[in-house]
This record gives sequence, structure tokens and C-alpha cells, in this order.
Amino acid sequence: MAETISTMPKAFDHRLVEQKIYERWLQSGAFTPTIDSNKKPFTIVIPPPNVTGELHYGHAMFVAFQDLMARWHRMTGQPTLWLPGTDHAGIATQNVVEAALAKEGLTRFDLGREKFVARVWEWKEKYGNLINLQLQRLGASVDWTRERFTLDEQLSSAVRVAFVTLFEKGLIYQGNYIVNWCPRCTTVLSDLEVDHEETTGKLWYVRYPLIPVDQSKTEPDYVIVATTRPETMLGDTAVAVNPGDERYLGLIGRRVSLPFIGRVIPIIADNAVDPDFGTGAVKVTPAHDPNDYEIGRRHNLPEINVMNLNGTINEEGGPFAGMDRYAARRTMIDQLDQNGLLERVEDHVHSVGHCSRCGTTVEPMISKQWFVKIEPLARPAIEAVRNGQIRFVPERFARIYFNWMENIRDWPISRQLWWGHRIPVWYCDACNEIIASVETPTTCPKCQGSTLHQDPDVLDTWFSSGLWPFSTLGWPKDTEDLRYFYPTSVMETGYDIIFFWVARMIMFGLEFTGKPPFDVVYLHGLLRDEKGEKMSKSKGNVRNPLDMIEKYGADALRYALVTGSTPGNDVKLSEEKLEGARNFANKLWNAARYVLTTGESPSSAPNGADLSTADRWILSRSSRTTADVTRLFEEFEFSEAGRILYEFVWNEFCDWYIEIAKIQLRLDDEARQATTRWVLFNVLEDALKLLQPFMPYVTQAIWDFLPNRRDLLIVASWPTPGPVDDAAENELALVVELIRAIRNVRAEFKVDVARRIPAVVAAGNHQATLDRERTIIESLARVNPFDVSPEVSPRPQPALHLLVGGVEVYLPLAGMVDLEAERERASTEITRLQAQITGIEQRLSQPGFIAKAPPAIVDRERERRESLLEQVTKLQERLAALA
RNA sequence: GGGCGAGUGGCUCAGCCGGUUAGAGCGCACGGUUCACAUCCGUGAGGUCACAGGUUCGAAUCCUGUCUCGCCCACCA
Repeated sequence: MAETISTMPKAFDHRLVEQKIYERWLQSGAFTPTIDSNKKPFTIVIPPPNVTGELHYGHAMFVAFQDLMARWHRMTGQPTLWLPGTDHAGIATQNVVEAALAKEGLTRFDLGREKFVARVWEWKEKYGNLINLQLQRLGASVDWTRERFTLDEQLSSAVRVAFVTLFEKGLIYQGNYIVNWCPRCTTVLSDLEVDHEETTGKLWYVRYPLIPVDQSKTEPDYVIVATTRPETMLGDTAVAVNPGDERYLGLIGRRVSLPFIGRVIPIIADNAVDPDFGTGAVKVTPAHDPNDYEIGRRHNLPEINVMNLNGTINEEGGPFAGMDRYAARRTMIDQLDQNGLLERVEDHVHSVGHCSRCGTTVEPMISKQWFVKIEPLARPAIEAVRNGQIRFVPERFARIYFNWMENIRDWPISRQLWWGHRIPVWYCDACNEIIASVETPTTCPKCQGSTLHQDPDVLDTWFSSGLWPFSTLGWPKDTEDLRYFYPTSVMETGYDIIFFWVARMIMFGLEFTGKPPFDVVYLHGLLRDEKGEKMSKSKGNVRNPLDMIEKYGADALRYALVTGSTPGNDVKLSEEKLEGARNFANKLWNAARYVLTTGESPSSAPNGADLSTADRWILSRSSRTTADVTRLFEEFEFSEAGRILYEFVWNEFCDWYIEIAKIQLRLDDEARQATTRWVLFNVLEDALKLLQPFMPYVTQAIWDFLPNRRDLLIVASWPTPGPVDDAAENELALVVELIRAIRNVRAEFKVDVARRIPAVVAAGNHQATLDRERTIIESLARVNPFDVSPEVSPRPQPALHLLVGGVEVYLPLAGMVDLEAERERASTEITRLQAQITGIEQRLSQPGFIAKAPPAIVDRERERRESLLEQVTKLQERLAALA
């Protein structure tokens, strides 16, 4: 497969390689794991994207993280399954299709249920395919042979089994309760599907006429109540006051007449009433307010629903029947005002619930719905996290999870929608028996009647998503996949769906499989645009990841998404960041180009004694990087791993080792050349392996050029770190520092880049090192001659003077040395060093430091002081010499 | 009303289970077209780590409080 260097373009062009490489991955079968009972698998099920539309950046982020994990684990030899699929996304998809229909001037009712659902399926086909295409373009190493969709027959059967199981355990019940109702979607919503927004509304003070008991003139003739939703007064069935409120003591038990309707309703006492709010008297509308609902239940008040499902007033609303709720509100206020029943109006800031899918103001209403009794499911789900069976990364989200789970309320699961899993409940027309059944029943088990009709509602889309980690693997059947890959390893998703999804998966996983569905919940931050705004279609700041892939490459996008952030913290993505990542991919590409031009790597590893200091240094750095990246991956610190790889590749391998390698290869020394090539290839290969999870395309593209490469990089084995070589690292650090210092003065004194300057070095005990590395120093610092001896006497004069560690360098630059400036430089440096010494001495003399600080720290401080003092001495001698 | 996160060079962010001289990328300044790369190379400037207390031999890092920004939760008629 190896291509030749001559075909390697000067810059990495992702457009030329990405799709071909993906094709090869597919053909290789590498994405499909081989089940091996001797090996522990690594499993991630994808958070199924909604088939509402195309993927956006946020999806690209989870792809980047999950693919990184999958690719890494695959290379460590674990059978790795990353299972793809999509979510039918009930209300969301129904709404987008309805919106599309609206453009044709149609509603779903014009089509009817069957045809409408067919339309949604067409939509699903289109966007499901687009999503898959996008996943491929992103390089997702998902196992397409196991692709799932929440409405697949198998998954639908899982839904029915789950429902019936809960039903039979008494954990699913049907009831009339107050729920959130979206009048536009005409469906119930769970609390989570309601977004609350601070809104400045009005508080209307309305007079409710008291029914007189005697004709005494001293009593008031009405009670004033304050309301933000006057239209709901049509359904009032009481006025409530706090039992301790002295103002109203005499009125409790009295009755008022409800304006417009004339209904006579009692004044009751209830502790839920806050005497300090409004007038201290509150209208009670059990059918349209959650608080009032509770009060109503406590006092056995009638529950009068005054609204139709579309938000218009129903026949209970008397004169307002048929009007929209807001039109009714305006009309009622006008009339109250005209009749002298409106006491006053105030501005009032309160939070108003909106449908999270369409933005319509939600109406609390009493409605008959199916609910999951959640507490019995929540308890073990809390415990599983508390006892560490499931770990949240970052940990703080566990507290958020606990807080929600401990205050959880029953979950309304029925939805008055057409797109979704039909509730597996049938009603017998003859005897009204309720039949929950996995298979469609034909006769009523109670009366044997054969006229049955199915509940028209569908299930909340999250009901099926909650089963996803195991329904995708075959549950409720006891499949080989389920046995092998479940529980899954990591659930990687955004922190915004902890309640919607993560919590439900944990509850359902424990309930239905007896096991936590995953070991770790890794939560990435949310992606924001360069201004820090949440990306959303309504804001118009969503960009198609394909555009960015086209421009910068999938590798760049992925690298940019994974680095420069911490788990759980939001990420701002700018094009500058993508550019940087693209440049990094190109840097790697060019490093590889260079390595390839050097020829071929010797087939056998060199004898350790043949390695130069620089060889040993880069191999040691490579080992350290390998160990660090592996550790960071294990700790889910992907960003940090990406950063150290960047530094290693760019700053160590490219900036230093390759430059040194060029020198070593120029030497007339075949053994040295061979060794250098071996090191170049060796380090490059490991770097490619380590970067494969971040940048799978460019690394594979380079891999293809390496000689004797048959296998794909994706199935190469993860590198194991070799030994570290502290001696080599220290020696090269000195060499680098020395070269930098010389370059620094050259730049400062504007010495022509090409010009070689002489250097005289007093190396002290670094004599051997500098002698050995002289070729490198001469070449990279452009010095010649490079005159090294333990001590220099006499000192060159005039000359620029540098102090690097314990090494003194004299640069006798004819005509450039200004004695006064040199004195200045030396004394500035002395001042700087003295300040450091003073700092250290303060530390050392602080009471307790020597006694309490770890000895290693104390020793280090002492050594530093010695070294600094030595430098100061040298500088003082220098100063004296300049005088 | 409760909770969480953030505040570090011009910008975007690391570091934060305490310990040399607080790092990176971008931007900026100066200098570079020879043999991997101008999507580049070399050199440099730039930070009272939001503020105030405290703990400690030692604090960007731990504790308390304050301010600013963002987010989440909550049945504010």
C-alpha cells in the first residue's frame, strides 16, 4: 500500500484523502468488533441524533470525543463497539414536519394520521441518511452493521415490553392530573419540556362580590384577589386566604359570586396562601394552576376546565366560549373595568412556561394521561451513582443529578402526537377493560369482546431513548451482543440532557436489566459560537460542520473541538482555532515528508550505545509523551492529551529533533545516519499512533507513505512507553538553552542570520557535554569557531557575555561590543538574580520552612540558591573585568 | 428562593488534590524566500492570576466573604 514520497503533496490536502480513507476503513471491517470472551470490550452507544435535521457543531463535538475513545480503545486491542443510530424524536420531528407542511398551506389534520406519519417517515429517510453521511465525513468509526433507529421493529418491541412490564408492576398508571399543556402542539408536556422565562406581565386586582349574610353596613361588599391570568377565573371554584391572616378571619366560610359566571364559591383557608402577596386573598382555579390544584384536592373543590385543547375558552366560559384565551383575557379585563370590578393593575415580573419545542405559552390543565410512578425507579438510580457503580465526569454533575432525582415527580409519558411509539394499551368497547399488551390483542380477556381500540396517544420520545443502551443491543432478547457489550463503558453526552436522558437510562437500565447501563458518564461542554452564544437555528449562528470540514478538514475540526477545553465547560469555537488545528495537521504532514526524504529506516533497532544524546533525548521525550497521553486518556483528560501531543510534535520533534537530525544526517558517518533515520521513523510512528484518535485522516494518510505498511493505522497497536533517559534530557536541555541564548543576542544585536560568529565557552563541568554536542551547537546557533574549555583565561575582551546555567559564553563580536552596555547588561542580570536569591533566602529562613517543607523541596531551594550564587559570582567577575 | 460554573497577558483558554522564574494558541513587534512546512522559521514585548480577609513554612491553586458574567433548578397567585 505504501506510496512513494514523490506523490506526497507539499501541503496536506484533506480533500484528496478523507473520503478514500473512510472507504478503506469501512472495507477493512475495523469498525465491527470481533466478540472475544477473553477480552473486555469497550462499548459506546451513540447519543442518537434527532432526525429533525442535519447534524450541527454540537454533534460534531460528541463525535470527536466518542471517536477518540473508540479509536484509542480499539488500538489497545479491546473489541470496540461504537454503535450508531438515530432518534425519531417524537414532538420535535413532528413539529418540523408540520412546519414544512405549513409552507404548503397544510396541517397534519388535512393529511390525517396515516398520511402524516408517512410524511414523517419520508423526512426521517432523508435526514437519517444525511446524518449518516455527516458522521462518515467526520470520520466516525461506528459499526454500521449495528445501526439502529428508535422506531425499528426490534426497538419498538422493546418499548412495548418495557411499558407492559412497568404496567404490570403497577409503575405505570393512568390519571387525571394537572399537567403542562401546549395548545399549539395540542399535547401534554413533561416539566422538562417546559422552558421558563422571566416575563413582565400584569397583576390584575379583581373584586369578587361577597354574598351578604346580613345587611350591616360595616362589612365590605367584595373580596379583592390578584391574578396574572384573569381568563382562568372562569374556572374558579374558591377564594383562599391564609388561616392566620387576621384581615380575613371573619370572611372564611363566607361566599363570593364569581363575576361573569355568577357561580357562588366559598372563601376557604389554606396555608399555601402567602398573606404578603397581592391582597392575601387568592382565586383558586384547580383545573388551571398547579398550586390551586393542590388546594382544590385538599378542600374537595370542583375542578372546572374552561379551556379547549387548542387554548380557546370552552362552554364553561359562558359568554367567552370560543374565544382564544388571550382575547378572552382582554375582553374580560375591559368588562371588569367597565363594571367597576377592576381595582387596579400592576406590572409584575414572573416566570412563564413555554413549550420548549414551539415557544407557545404553556397552559396548566387537568388532563387524563399515562404516568410512570418514578420514585421506585429513582431510588436505585440514585444509589447506583452514590455507590460508585456509575461515575460522572466531571464529578460535580453527580450532585446536580442527585438534586433532581431526589425531588423527582411522576413522569407523564403519554403524548397527544402522531409520531412515535403508540401506547400499547387497548380499551374494550364492551366493558371498558384496559388491556396493556406487547402483542396486539384480539379479544378482551375480561368479557371476550372483540371490539377493541388502541389508545391513540404515543409515548414521550424519551421513553424509548431511556432504553437505548440495551434496546440497541437486542433487549429484551438475550442476545450475544447484549451479553457481551452490555453494560456499556462510557456514556458521552452533553450536560444539558442529564435529566432528559441520562437519568432515565440509569433508571430503566437498572429496572429492566438489573445493571447500570454504563460505567462512566462523560459530559462535554456545550458548543458556543465565537461570541459565546449558544448555537441555535433561531439565532442563525449554526454552521454545518460539513462546511468547516470542507475548509479545514475533519481532523482540524475534531482536534479543535476536543482541545482547549475542560470537561463540562462550554467551548467557544472560532475559525482561528480551526486554522490552528489545520496548521498542526499540516505540520505533522510536513514532518513526515521530511522523515520520508531521509530514506528508509533500518530494519533493526540500533544498539543503544550508538544513539546520540539528541536521539536518546527525543526517544525519552516520546516515551514520556506516550505514558502521559495514555494516563490522560484513562483520566478522560483529552484536551490535555491533545495539548501535550501538539507540544511534543511541534516544539520538540519538529523544532529540535528534526533540525538536529539534519545535522546528524549530513555527517559522513553511515552508522550515525542509519541510527538517525531509525529514530526519526520510530518517533514519527509513535506520534502517528498517539494522534490517530484525534486526527485519524492525516495520520492514516501519512501512514500510507511509510515503507512496509500493510495494515491500517486504525488497527495498529497502541504504543507502550519505553524508558526515560533523564541524563539525555538534562544534557539536551542545556544545549537548547545555550543555543537559544546565543540566538537571542544575535537577534538583539541584529547579527546577520547567515553570519557565523566565534564563541568562547567556559564550560565548567559541562565540558564533556558541550564538546560532544558541538556540531549541533555550531550549526543551530551559527557559531564558529566554538571554543570550549573548562575555564577561559584570559577572558576574551571585548566580547558579549552570556551565562547559561553554569556555562559562560563569550561572543567577541568585533565592533559591536559597547562596554558600557555590557556593564549594564551584566548588572541588570545580577539584579535579577539577586532578587531571586533574596526570594529563596527568605523562604529558607522562614520559621518552619526547613522543619515542615518536604526535604526534596528544601534541597531544591538550596541547590537553586547555590546555582544562582555561582552565576552572580561569575557575573560580578565579568563586571570587574569590564571596569 | 436554592444550586453550579466562570473571572489568569489585547483575544480564546490551560494550569487550580499548594512547592522553581504562572503556560499555550491567536494577535502584536523585530528579523528571516537554501536543502519538510510562509498552513513556515528565529527572537522578543506583554500578566498586582476579579477584590478583601484567612489557613499555611509556602496560595493562581485550600477556606470565608464581596463584586461581575453565564447557566441550571423551583407549584412567585
